[in-house]
Amino acid sequence: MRRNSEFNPQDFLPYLLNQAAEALSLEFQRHYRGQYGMLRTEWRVLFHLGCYGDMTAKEICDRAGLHKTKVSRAVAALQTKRILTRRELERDRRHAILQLTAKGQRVFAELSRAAHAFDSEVRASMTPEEAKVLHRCLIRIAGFEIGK
Amino acid sequence: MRRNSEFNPQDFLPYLLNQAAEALSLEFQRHYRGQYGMLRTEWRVLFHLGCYGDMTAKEICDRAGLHKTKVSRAVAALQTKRILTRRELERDRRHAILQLTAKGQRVFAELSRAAHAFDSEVRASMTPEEAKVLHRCLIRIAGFEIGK
DNA sequence: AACTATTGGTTGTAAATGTAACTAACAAGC
DNA sequence: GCTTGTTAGTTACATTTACAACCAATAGTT
Repeated sequence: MRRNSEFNPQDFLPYLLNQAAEALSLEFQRHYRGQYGMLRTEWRVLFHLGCYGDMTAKEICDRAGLHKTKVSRAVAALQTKRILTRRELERDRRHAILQLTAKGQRVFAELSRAAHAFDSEVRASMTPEEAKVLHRCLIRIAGFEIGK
Repeated sequence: MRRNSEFNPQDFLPYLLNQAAEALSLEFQRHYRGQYGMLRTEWRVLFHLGCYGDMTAKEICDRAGLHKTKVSRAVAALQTKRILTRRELERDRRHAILQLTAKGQRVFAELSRAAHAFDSEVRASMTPEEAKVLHRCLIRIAGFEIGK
């Protein structure tokens, strides 16, 4: 069967991006999965709370680009793991502010350190200039909107 | 609660990569999902067969970095969709060569064209130099294995 | 030949995800 | 007050995926 030499998977950005993302995610997973029995979405929720401070589930959805059901389940799981607590607002009882417990903050600190180290290690495989370009391109592709 | 200003999600490569990959994948999905009712893994299998010619399921696993169960089910699905056929090898009946049907080749041609157009569109948002750097970095990351 | 190991691939089942429908709290219009 | 609409979040169910066990064919060893 003939080969299509003009275009192969490695040149298709969605595919290549996926491969790269998968490789890194799988690798870093070991930190939160093995050690703390967390799932990817749970780690993300923790990450956002740790980085940006207390907020509602809705805010996490918006910032992280996650669907509310995913966040809802992750929050429930993190709650039973005693990593966060919910505090209902008096003025509007639909909202609940999520905040890390002492344990949650400890776990975040450790994972955050691991993440930082991991990130540095990956970046060590490229020049500072490359890292900058990569970051810029990815932000653009992700359609990032900061401060929204 | 205090904020951690040194390190936030969009600076963490696994996270950022995932956002970008997800954004592109979701966008391109519409082409194979809506039109042909295919799943992502199915499109990938088709993509590989179309690009590299007939091969066994094992070869697809290796090339695409997919688990054999995923490929197995994708192949089964593509078979019922009459996109590919399997031909058992005489010399070793564990192997089966997968090959696209006429319909499969037609579908591949169309999707391949769509993929190409899509890719160009994404690339249009960056300079040729940026595109090169991006490609290089992603290739490197995709083959990334820590301390191994 | 008989025995074990390996390989290509499938199947069963539990976990995770996506989608839609739902509840509860509030807001706006009448 | 009573509708209607919107928002935050949960639940139910169907689809997808992951992981392990499995089967059949072959290779390697004795």
